[in-house]
Amino acid sequence: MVLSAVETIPVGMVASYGDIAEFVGRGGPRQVGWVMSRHGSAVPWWRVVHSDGRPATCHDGEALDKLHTDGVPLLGERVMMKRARWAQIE
DNA sequence: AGCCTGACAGATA
DNA sequence: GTATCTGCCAGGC
Repeated sequence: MVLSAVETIPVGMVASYGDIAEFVGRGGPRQVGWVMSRHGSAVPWWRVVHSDGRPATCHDGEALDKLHTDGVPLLGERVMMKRARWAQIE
């Protein structure tokens, strides 16, 4: 389940919508965002970012604060996906 | 069934 | 670096 995957993201790391979709194994980034729009309140949505490393569309400021609190390496307004990406690219 | 919308991603200019 | 187009899946009308 998408929500389960998001909850699985360890503190100090983030995952892109595409990563979640891949982890779930079905649907696509759109479905992930679709689910988040309805149940995002129940999961650490701030750990879910775009492929660029920018926080979720509506909560950029909040997300950055929470991200930094979690110990996620930030680079200005963006997350350093190179180091903070969950299921890091091998 | 078809069309529009949505917390997206990748390619191209 | 940014802006725009297309492809993706699911839901509502």
